[in-house]
Amino acid sequence: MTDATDFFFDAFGNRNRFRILKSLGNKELCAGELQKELMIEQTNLSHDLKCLLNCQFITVRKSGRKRIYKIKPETKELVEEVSKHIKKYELYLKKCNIIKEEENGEI
Amino acid sequence: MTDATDFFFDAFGNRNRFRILKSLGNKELCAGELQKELMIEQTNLSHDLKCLLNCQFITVRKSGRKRIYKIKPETKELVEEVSKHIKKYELYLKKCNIIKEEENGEI
DNA sequence: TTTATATATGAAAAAAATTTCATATAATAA
DNA sequence: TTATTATATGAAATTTTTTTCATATATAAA
Repeated sequence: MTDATDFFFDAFGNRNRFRILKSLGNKELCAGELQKELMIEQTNLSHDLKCLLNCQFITVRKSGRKRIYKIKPETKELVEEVSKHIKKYELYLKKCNIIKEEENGEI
Repeated sequence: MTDATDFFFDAFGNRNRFRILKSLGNKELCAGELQKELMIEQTNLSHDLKCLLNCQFITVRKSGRKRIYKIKPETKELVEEVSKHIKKYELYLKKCNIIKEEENGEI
């Protein structure tokens, strides 16, 4: 059973794609700029951007040989809500020792 | 690099856990009731609940041999925001043919 | 019209998440 | 006590997602 919820989380619920959305919150950026800013490998970034585009979180336009990405206003709002929540609950979230417990150092 | 964002999405960004949070939006429920309502297999549900608990999205209390789960008000708000967004963009999201393209029937 | 730059694509490899399964525990009832 | 119900745990199997890699395309510059 696949519904919109799955697509939403597939696109949205990922660290790098969320970072991309946050970066695009302030300003339009082309792929190369995102790459430098976020230190994501070129092909990964390209895959992530495609995913975000397909789920309509962002839009693109061409300019010379660059492709300039822009976040949609609705996406921006949602990203801000979620960011606020994460910030507020940071300490609790970091205490989660179920998932990624080794990395979190709490066995 | 693991930060609060990862923990947030690990717990929140999953279909079944999101369904659990939605069910708990209306009323407190024990594990058995959630199981019936959502048709999630017992051990899976238990793992999911543990994950949600650890990331502080929900709370539990004991009552006899049952464990009654309750969503936190802040989580509820966020779930509502996200639900609204998913509903609004449902058609776009369903058109996403990058992820899960076979299941979506659009090759 | 070749070369360089910016970005995209697709398949295979690797990593991570989810599911399954066998079993454990805790509380109540018989 | 022993049995039963409700739920949790941990490890192995499976599935899904992410990353890597090799290559393609499109635009502009030389």
